[in-house]
Amino acid sequence: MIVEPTRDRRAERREATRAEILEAAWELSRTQGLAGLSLRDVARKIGMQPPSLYWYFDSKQAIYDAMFAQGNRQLLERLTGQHWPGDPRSILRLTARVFVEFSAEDVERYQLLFQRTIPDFQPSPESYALAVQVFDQMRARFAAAGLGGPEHFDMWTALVAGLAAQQTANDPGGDRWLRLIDEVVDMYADHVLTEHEQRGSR
Amino acid sequence: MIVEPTRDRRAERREATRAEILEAAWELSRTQGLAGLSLRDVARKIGMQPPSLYWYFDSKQAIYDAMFAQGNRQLLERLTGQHWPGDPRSILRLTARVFVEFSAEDVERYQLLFQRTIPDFQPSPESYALAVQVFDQMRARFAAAGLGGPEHFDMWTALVAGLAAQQTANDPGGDRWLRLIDEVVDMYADHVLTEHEQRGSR
DNA sequence: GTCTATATCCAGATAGAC
DNA sequence: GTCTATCTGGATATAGAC
Repeated sequence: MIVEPTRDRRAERREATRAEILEAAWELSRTQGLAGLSLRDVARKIGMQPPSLYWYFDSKQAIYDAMFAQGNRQLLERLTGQHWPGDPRSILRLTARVFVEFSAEDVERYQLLFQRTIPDFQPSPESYALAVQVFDQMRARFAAAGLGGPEHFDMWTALVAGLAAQQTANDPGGDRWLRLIDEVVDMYADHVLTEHEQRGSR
Repeated sequence: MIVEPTRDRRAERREATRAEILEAAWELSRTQGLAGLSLRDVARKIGMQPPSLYWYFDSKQAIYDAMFAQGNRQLLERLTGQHWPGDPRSILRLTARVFVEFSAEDVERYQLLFQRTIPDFQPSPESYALAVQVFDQMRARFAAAGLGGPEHFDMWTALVAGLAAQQTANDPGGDRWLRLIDEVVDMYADHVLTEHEQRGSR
């Protein structure tokens, strides 16, 4: 009688090697830049000859695509893994903190996910779907804070993107803009969360 | 008697050709990306053979550097050419508008000037000095609005950078974030410009 | 699965004639 | 000033042996 194997050891090993390739690709990207990544270097780093990579990935674009998917999955886990508070202000604070810290942790990952830094790169539909999930999560948190309205959400993304951009570009490894998260969020909350409209001098 | 020439026609012509090369480089960057720019294409576009470019620029990096300087000079002119209003809120509004519109006009210029998108590129000291001038102008406008404090300025740059980043990345050619400039600036002004501290529910 | 060998192409840059 | 010819080195990718 033929017994169905419960585990496919071959597939597991293949996945493990794929992961190894991606890890090497990330590390090299951090030193030579995302666009400067070369398959030669990736192969050498893990003790392979360059053509062998093609058994695991169809092309260089496919590697970028897998990295893109991986990054989005990481952020998604980060978002869903939080213990989300109940009050609006705390929700906004935490959302901003998760996003900006995630961006600051890894500049190359940030660039791959959120900036158009690689010529020709376009995520596959499957990977793009993950990016959409991330976006939807952000919007869901926003809605959970009792907020709505596309313009207010656009404002919100601009604030968070600005903090992340400045932190990654001008103080990588530091906390010069990370420190400002709560103040920016509170400013935004004061502006948009209160039912009674602002009565400034405008 | 030897007469000193008042104009150096040769130098003028050389400058004109240099400008032509830069213009071609900008145009090609817009179609194939900044990092994907090739000297072959630049040369062909202006009816030259690639090696001839080296009579005008020492290297490809030198071309990027000249583009970087040019972009900063353009922004500098834009900033100094404004009729600056007197009241703080209007100053902030105009500063933000100039910067974000300038960024949105030309995504590649924005990337070259404000994002680290080209591997290895580092501006020469002379070009970098122009970038510093731009920064100083921004800070001077900020000070002219009666504002100071490094943290408030960092917040300010994050707001402006965020609007520019979202506009260029997610709605190039449109005005989805341009429309939000005044509201964001007013929010910021409400937060930071009033002498009496905010008393929110934080 | 991993290798060697190779195809193909493109890049930036230099030498030197005219 | 601009050219042709060329150097040197890099890249991604494929063919096919083992």
